[in-house]
Amino acid sequence: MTYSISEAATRSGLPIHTLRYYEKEGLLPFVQRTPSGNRRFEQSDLDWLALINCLKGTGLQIKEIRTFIDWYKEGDCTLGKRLDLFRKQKSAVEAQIKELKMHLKKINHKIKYYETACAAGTEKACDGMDEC
Amino acid sequence: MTYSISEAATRSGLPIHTLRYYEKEGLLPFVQRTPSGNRRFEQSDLDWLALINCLKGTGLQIKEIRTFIDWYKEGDCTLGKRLDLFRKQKSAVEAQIKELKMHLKKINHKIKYYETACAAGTEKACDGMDEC
DNA sequence: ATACAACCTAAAGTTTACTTTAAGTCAAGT
DNA sequence: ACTTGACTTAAAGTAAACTTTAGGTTGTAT
Repeated sequence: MTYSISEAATRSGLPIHTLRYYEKEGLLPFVQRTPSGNRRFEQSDLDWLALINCLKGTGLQIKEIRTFIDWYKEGDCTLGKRLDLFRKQKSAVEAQIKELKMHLKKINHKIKYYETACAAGTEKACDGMDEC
Repeated sequence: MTYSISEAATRSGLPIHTLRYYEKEGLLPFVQRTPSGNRRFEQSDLDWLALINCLKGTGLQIKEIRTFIDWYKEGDCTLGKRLDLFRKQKSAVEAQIKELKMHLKKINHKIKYYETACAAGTEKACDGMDEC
């Protein structure tokens, strides 16, 4: 079972143009073509897209993802590099979560601040809660 | 106590040029000037920068932050809008954390996968663990 | 047969958030 | 007086990740 580019777009949640762009950037080197040149996506290509989505969503740039895919293509001699990449990415994501939790704390504080202000109808009611 | 732009840069962790850019974009409308035109940052301006950092770090664009600052300047009549913004941002951040945790799960799985592969010296040792 | 939708490539354009450059002003030290 | 360093503006340049455009080909339904 294979999918046309529009089916792959639907299943991955990405626009068609983005899929072509990703392929051009070397992120989808395994997508096959029909004799007339149309792309046919297999499940494994959609799996790659899910991994690309994960790496992008955690801050890797497209050229860094391409490097990873190039390593994959080189085979077992790059296993160490690939393990390293995921270990670094693990730390990066943990740091991102930590930062977001700090931001969330600040935002929750602001919500309390503005709830007080809204209830009173004026920001003056928040003297000493904080600034801004 | 006020700070020059370079002191403000040090304290905020942002480059001087970025501070000027933020001001130009309307993010720092309260920074004073010396008679000769040099900026003087007060603690309250650094507090604004910390809030801007929070909003930027949770995905708000610069023009959206400017809108918020414009609301602040309009006074108490925008309290509701500002509360709304922080409530929406709270949901957004919670969603971001959720997504990052899912990514982290996938990354942890990849680490296990590549630890197995590295130990065996070949990816073939990972049959059935997953693809990619 | 012929329309029409879906596909293709290459290249140009867009958006966001800076970052750099160019040219100039100002205050302090020698 | 004069250099030096920190500051100023306006404008141009950059990088990343798309997104759109232009022009062309292919596959399917009537």
